[in-house]
Amino acid sequence: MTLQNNKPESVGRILEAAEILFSEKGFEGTSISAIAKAAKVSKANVYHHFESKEALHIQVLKSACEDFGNIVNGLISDTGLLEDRLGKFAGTHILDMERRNRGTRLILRELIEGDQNRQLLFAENVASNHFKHLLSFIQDSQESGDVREDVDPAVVATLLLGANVFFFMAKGTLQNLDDFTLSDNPAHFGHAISKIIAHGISKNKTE
Amino acid sequence: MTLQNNKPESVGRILEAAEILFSEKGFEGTSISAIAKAAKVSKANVYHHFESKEALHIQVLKSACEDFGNIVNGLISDTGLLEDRLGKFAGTHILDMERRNRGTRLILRELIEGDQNRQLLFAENVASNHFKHLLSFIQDSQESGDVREDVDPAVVATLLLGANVFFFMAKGTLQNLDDFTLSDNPAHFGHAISKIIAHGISKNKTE
DNA sequence: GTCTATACAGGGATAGAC
DNA sequence: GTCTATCCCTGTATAGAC
Repeated sequence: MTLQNNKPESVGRILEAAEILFSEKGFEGTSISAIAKAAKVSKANVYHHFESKEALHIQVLKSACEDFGNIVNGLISDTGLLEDRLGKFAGTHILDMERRNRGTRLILRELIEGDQNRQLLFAENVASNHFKHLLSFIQDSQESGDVREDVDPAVVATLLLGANVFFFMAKGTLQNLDDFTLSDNPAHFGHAISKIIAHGISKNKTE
Repeated sequence: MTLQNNKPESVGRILEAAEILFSEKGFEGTSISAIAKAAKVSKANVYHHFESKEALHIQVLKSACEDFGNIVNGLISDTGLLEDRLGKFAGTHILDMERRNRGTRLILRELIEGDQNRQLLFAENVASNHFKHLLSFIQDSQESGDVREDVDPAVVATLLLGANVFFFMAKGTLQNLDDFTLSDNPAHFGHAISKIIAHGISKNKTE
C-alpha cells in the first residue's frame, strides 16, 4: 500500500467503495454518485480528493496490482517433486485470486478492455512478477535436468497461469456444466492441472 | 444466423456497428447514438428495430454464440496420435477465436460481467458445445486406453480451452514480456500446449 | 475537508411528420 | 421505415458557502 496515513478516513472509504463498484460493474458502469453514496460522502468530496473519475480508477487499479504483485515471493518451495512444487504454486495462485477477488476482477477487466498503454502497465507490474517467477523456476528445472529441453518455459507458464485465470473467471459458467464437479474447489483444480503439466514436461518418468 | 431476409438493409448495418462497438467498448461504454452514427441511421431508427439497448445487445450476443457454437463439429480428426488430434483441435480453436475476434471478445466480456442468468445462457450455448465435444473425445480416449484413467476429463478440457482463451485475451499483455516470443503465433501456441498436455495425460510413453 | 447547488453535456427513449 | 425534434434523467465536473 502506498497510502499515506495523514489522509482523512473518507479517502479510504472512497477507495474501497470504488474498488467494489469498479470490479462489479466496470469503469463505465460505475458512476461517481454511486461511489460517493457507498462511501457516505458527497460527490464533490470525491472530486476534492481525486482529480477525475479516471484518476480514481487508476489509483484503485494500482493498489490491486501492488497487492497482487507482492504475494508471489516464496510461492515455489525449494525441494520436493516437480509435480508438488508446481502444485503448490498453482494452488496458492488460484486461492490468492479468490482471496483478492475484487482486485483480480479489476485486473481481468483491464486485460480485455485496456488499451496498449494500460496493458504495458500490467505487463510490468503484475505479469512480470508472476510470470517471470514461474518462468525462472521452469528454466532452472530444465538446467537441473528435471524438465525436458524441448519445451518452451514461457508456454508452460502461460498454460498454468492461463488455466488458473480461466478457471477463476469462468467458474460461474463452468458450474452449469454437469460434467464439471470441481467448480467449487479451486485449489483442487490447481493441483490437478499441475499434475498433468508436470507429467507433460518431465524428463523422468515418475509415474 | 437467424436473420430473416425480409428485413431492411439498415438492420444489418445496425447489428454490425453494434457488434463492433460493444466488443470494443463494452455495453456501458457504447451509446445508441454512437451505434446509429456508425450504422448511418438515426437513433430513432435503432429504436424502431430494437426494443431497447439491452435487446440489441442480446441479439448481437446470440449471433456471436451461434457463430461460435457451429464451428466445433468435425474439429477432432478420427485418426492419428493423441498429440496431433489434440493439437489440431487447439490450433483450430485458437484461430477461430482470432477469426471471430469481435464475437470472442463479446463473449469474454460476458464471462466476467454477466450475471448468473447470462452465464447460464453461455453455458448452454457455447460452453456445452466446445466443452462437451472435447470432453467426450478425452473420455473416448480413456476407454480406448490412450489416456490414463486417473485424469479428470473435465480438468483436461478446462486446461486446454482455458489456456487458449487466456492466450487470446492476454496476448496484448504477453507481447510486452521479453521471454514470450509466441504472442504473434496463436496456432503455434495451441500446438505447443497440446503437446505438453498429450504427454501429461497419455498412458503410453510415446516420446 | 465537507457540503449544497448548479452547469452543461450526453445518455436512453418517445412523438409525430413524412 | 426513416427522419427531426424533444423529453427527462443522469453523467462528470465545478463554484462557492461553511
